[in-house]
Amino acid sequence: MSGAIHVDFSQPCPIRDVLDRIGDQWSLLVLVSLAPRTKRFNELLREIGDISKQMLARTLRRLEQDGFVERTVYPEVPPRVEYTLTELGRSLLEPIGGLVRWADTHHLAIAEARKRHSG
Amino acid sequence: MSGAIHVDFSQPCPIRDVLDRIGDQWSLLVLVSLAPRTKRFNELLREIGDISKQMLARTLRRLEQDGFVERTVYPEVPPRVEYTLTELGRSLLEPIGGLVRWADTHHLAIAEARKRHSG
DNA sequence: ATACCTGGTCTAAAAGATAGACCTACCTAG
DNA sequence: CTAGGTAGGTCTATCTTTTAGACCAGGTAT
Repeated sequence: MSGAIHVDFSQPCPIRDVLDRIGDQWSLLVLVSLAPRTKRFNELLREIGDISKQMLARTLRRLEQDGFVERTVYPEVPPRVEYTLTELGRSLLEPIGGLVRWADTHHLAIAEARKRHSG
Repeated sequence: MSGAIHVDFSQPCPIRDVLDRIGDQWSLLVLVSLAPRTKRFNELLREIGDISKQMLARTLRRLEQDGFVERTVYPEVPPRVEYTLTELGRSLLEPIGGLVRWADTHHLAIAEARKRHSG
């Protein structure tokens, strides 16, 4: 299952392309945050906590453009806007889940490595 | 399986912590680049292509501190420095592999979503 | 002597992120 | 009528991060 990852960086590389999009400070966090259910802008803002409005807006717009998230506006007063994962977005949750499980399993080892280096 | 990812962002969160480290512009790329074999500084620089020396140095230093990568200096002239994945680093390749496979499978869908949005 | 090699570091300037004020649009309390 | 609140943003001024590119050691090849 073979750990043989092999990526040719020199070509116009789909993996580079995808990683550049989701591998930023916030995208994965927003995706994970939307995993359990549809949420509203300020709800995401509060839940993630240390993201700025602007970055959340920008991140959501890009996720929408890339087809990960769907944005629905309800013309009510006060306005309501809901963000939901698309099928594509949900499909990404599986590999992300692997990453999350890995993080959960190994964060102690990382903490120790850091301690070794700072001590 | 079940895509039930559930992360509590309000706590000192190991997933947040780990994602903040590997979820930057370059770390995953360096890790993937080191997957097939040990490499030297300038080799990584050339292979990744659009990373600056400084960012590569900084990324490698952080990956080393977190225990993903081992740095070996050979006191030759000209100097030689080799970077290898540790066991921890190699263990991370598995979930990353899931991500890479996902990217390979779905990059067309993303390209189409982008086209829909720009058109 | 001169130019060149590696694996970096340093600095100045460009790019990106943040906080916080502000905006639309309507509703309610006084 | 005025003041204040709510939701979802945008705008701007400031701060941080990233970049390009010069520079360094200390040897080797020309």
